[in-house]
Amino acid sequence: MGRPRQFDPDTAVTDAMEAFWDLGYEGASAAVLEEHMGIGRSSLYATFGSKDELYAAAMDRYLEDLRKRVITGLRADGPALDVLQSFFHRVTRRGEPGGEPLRCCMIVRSCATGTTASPAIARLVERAIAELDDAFHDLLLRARHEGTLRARGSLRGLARLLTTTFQGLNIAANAGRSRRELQSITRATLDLLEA
Amino acid sequence: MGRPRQFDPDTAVTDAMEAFWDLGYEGASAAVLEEHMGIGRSSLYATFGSKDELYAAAMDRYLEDLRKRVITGLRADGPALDVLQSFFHRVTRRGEPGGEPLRCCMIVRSCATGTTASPAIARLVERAIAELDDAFHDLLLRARHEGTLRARGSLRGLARLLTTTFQGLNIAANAGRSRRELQSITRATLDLLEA
DNA sequence: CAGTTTTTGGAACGAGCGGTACAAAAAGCC
DNA sequence: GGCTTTTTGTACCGCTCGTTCCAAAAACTG
Repeated sequence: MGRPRQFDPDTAVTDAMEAFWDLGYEGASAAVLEEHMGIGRSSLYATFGSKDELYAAAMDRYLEDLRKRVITGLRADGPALDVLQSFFHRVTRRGEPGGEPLRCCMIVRSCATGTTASPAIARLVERAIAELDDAFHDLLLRARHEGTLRARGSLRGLARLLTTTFQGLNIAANAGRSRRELQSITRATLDLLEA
Repeated sequence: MGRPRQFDPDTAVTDAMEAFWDLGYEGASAAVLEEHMGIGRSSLYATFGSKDELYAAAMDRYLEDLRKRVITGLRADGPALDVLQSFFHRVTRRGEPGGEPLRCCMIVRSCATGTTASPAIARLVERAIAELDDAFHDLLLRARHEGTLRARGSLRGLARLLTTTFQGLNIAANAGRSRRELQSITRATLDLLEA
């Protein structure tokens, strides 16, 4: 009963995510969020409570999308290491004209700025990282079954290394590395993995 | 002539660096910087011009220190891969009681938050990264001469991968990974590199 | 249509931000 | 020891921050 909302909270969260992703937690001020979400301040606070809670919701959305993107990317058909190569290759192409924009992964940014000091965010991030580990681990298992993987030592450790490389690549791209350098990094990664 | 400064600008920059390192660019407010540097606001602005310029000076100091730490770390005596192992191992021990505190590398934080949008900072960071690449490259050359390295493909690419892993490890540590996980990552790295 | 309930826009809040103005204090100069 | 030059402490500037308040508007309920 009463007046119904004039906007869709779900798309509002998506819009907020875009703002936080582009501008970071501090950069996305209340005024900026109003603008991006297309709603007034009252609606914002009435619906989401506080900036922190909105950020948590936006982060949750981001991680959900990331999960989908990564999992579908790594479950693609074909030889496992080819799949991995094209997955990393896609990352190195961010920022090219007409492609995905180059912006820092929200996980990386959150860890770097210590937003993870908040227990709620820390929990979300830790879970997402564990799932990244799992996705890489599945792919490594595939590669091992194919016999294309030089696997010595723990596959789980290797999977964690790939997660680390994935996030490191993100930093590298945002550090102004050229496409050539970025691709030399993914090339080196695959050279090491091949049997 | 005139009244001499009551403080040493050099140590003041170091103090500022500590503040920026701990709290980030935005977190280190003028009041905080006053406190950490032990000087008043007038002195701060008269000496350093603006917060941006002070940040640039602090970053420069940070990178100089980092350079020294990394280069002396990677030039240590002994088998090259052992040196690399203990270098990474040291990173994974940050945050242990009584040791180095766990705080995000200023390069990583700067890239993640886009402080590198400022050309002055970007230049500093790019140069520092190139020097990290070189330091790893030197170590890889050593390993190759020893015959302990499984080197296929470009050594420069491999060196860049190590820089990337170094920064990725930093993210991983700040993401709340356990010491066990962190060490499994360095273990995996060395397993891949060994001939 | 009257009454209740909820949302909405906009003004306003106190606090903190980076930066400046200014006068008092301190040291060098002759 | 006066005079100049520089630094220092403090108060203050305009602005933006996240958040709250409140009255008007809108839609559901009987």
